[in-house]
Amino acid sequence: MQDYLVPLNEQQREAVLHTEGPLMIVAGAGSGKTKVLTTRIGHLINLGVDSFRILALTFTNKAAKEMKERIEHMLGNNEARNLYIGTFHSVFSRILRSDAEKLGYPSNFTIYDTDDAKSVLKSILKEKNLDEKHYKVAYIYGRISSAKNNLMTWREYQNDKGIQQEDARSNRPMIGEIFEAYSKRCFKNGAMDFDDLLVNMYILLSNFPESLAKYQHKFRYVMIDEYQDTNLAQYHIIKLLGALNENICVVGDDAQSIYSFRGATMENIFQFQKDYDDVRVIKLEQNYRSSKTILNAANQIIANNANQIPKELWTDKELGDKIKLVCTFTDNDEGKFVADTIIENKLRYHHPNKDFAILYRTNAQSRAFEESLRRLNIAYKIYGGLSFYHRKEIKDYVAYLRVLVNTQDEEAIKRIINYPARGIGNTSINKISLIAQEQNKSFWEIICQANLYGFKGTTLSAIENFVVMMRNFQGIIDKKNAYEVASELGKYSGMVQELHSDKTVEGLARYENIQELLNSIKEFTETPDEDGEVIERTLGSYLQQITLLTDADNEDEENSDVVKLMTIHASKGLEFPCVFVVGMEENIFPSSMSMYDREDLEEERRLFYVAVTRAKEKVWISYANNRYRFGSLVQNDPSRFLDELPTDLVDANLTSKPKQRTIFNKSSEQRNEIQQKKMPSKTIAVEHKASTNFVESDTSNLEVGNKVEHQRFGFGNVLTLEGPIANKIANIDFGPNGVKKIMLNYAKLRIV
DNA sequence: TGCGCAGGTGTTTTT
DNA sequence: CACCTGCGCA
Repeated sequence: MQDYLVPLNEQQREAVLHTEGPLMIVAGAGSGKTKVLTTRIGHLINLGVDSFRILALTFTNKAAKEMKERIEHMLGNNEARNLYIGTFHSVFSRILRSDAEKLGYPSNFTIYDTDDAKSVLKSILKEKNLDEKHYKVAYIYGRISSAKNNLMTWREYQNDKGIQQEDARSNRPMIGEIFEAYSKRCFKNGAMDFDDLLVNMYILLSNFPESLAKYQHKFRYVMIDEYQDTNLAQYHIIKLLGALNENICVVGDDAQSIYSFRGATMENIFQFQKDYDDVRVIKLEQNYRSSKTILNAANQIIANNANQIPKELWTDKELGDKIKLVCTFTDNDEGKFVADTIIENKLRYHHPNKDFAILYRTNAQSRAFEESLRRLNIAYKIYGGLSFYHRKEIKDYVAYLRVLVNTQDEEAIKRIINYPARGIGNTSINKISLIAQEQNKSFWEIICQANLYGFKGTTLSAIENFVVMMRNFQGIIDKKNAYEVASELGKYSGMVQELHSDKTVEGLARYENIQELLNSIKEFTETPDEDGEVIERTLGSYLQQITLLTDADNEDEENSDVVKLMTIHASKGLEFPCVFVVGMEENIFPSSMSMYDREDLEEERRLFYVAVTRAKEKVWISYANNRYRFGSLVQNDPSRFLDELPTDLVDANLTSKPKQRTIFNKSSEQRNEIQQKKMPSKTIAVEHKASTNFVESDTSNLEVGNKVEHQRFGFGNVLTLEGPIANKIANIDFGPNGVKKIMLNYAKLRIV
């Protein structure tokens, strides 16, 4: 037996050795999925399969990179470099780049990220005179995106009875028309959005038999990671690619399907088994990551879902510590608790910072933890959130580069034509846009001949200067490398000067970001081509690459010793010795957007499952009674998921402050009482209308027995006062709205 | 055209 | 709270 097969268990080995024919690996959390995939690829190469003919698709660049590195390590030579391993989006963009002309796109097409796409939609709404408050950009983008993920064209969208009814019912009958305009505009701009990369890949394979044949022959073995996250477009592409050889191996875990909002459907898992006569299904059920306690708790959580493939995850690890459940008074206390606990565990058990992860449902929750960690001088890093390439100054700079590469890119021109300010304001921009529409020409063509379209005086010369400047840069694009072009661009456009003159802290940071951008361009242009698939080191290929990059893909600085903060979504695929799952409250987790639908709720539960199964040794779960949201204090019930935790695996007595209660201290009867009391506050609270003479009173001398008015809760009686003078808390009986704890420092009260 | 200010509005999750 | 938009003024 080969060395690399030895460390595998029976099922893992079986998966590696099953190289021919369709294979589905159902891989539970922590069951060695990546190990199997990489060993399998290494094994194929070892069997003599040409490494150029293996394709592996992942969802993140990080996963792709890790796979590549591990295979390289296993093989000990350069063969791994020839493998086609990448994200769906990056691999398809590479393929589309070489075949773009077939679809009528320029080969240096621009990739629009979500921001770009939304700004195109905004322009269209303006042109069509639609009310942006009713036709919300995010909503429209979502409609269009999910249509595309289901391989639906704008024409099909307009002709689909069901969809038209839906849009009519929501009183947005124009979406089909917007979809059409949006598609045409992107095409005219020589641009594809994220979804187009999938749609166009599908079109290429289904409409051009010679392309289909080419890639079917090229990719003799196809592997798909995180198969549960694929959508319909991806499903069809995979099916087409694999139809000739049927050597398709998909790896997934239905219990970790958490991207349905992006069109992912578990149906693909079931369909895969129906599509081929001889599908082999292998389940990996031994977990190598978590303690028994953690794994058992996770199993119990997921058992509450009706919709799942039956499997039993087990481990031979120790029982380990109980899960700790903690309730704090406010979100800031929650932050303090986490930071304190990290210090304590560092001291007592010698955990380094990097052993800890703080996982939350939404990015907005990170702030309380940032503050508390900073206060205790604990090094941390936030993953996700605003990625480097989404910062304004970077997008501005990149927009210049985009225009140089593709003058059709109207969005990019609009972004920079007046940045730095050079006297071409919104009025002129809109005018140019309109003329371009009417003349059926590109924005760029119009400004090249601005004198023909009624522009005069200072505006005309400003436009002409801009065109001349951009033409000059285009002139040097072939003579100098991408880095030189980019740095001269910064100098002569006035951008660098503009940023340099801003001496505020933020301004300085922006300036540094630009330097970092230039460095990354330099690095890209100077990296020699790898053997095999030649990646052009041009500005165009650089731009395509960065749009598909996310924060998670940045150099991970594996060794940097920092506490990691991220959303649970971003944590998928990762593991940490110690995990804090925070903000376990109704409306947050489960999200208020996903509470009223069984499917949505089950996805939230899978998300909770993902969070808990990230941990190897220790898990803390916390929630706060009071939390700032939208600037005001709100109260949420403890998450319903907490009730699903097995009590014998949880230590719920731990509290960060003396006065907390935990739901486990209450009898079920009391628990019902709490719920009943709290329920109405959600509905009635908004119904109270503050009196017209509502003026915030000075509450520093508030006394028990005072009558007060609260803007949302209405009129109430002060029952008790507690806490230090600097942070007094009043218990106030708001009658039908129940008794509330009100922090006088924050709440606005009128003493009646 | 550009700047400052008031007012309104919104937060799931991401390639 | 924090961002964005629209409006009025120089």
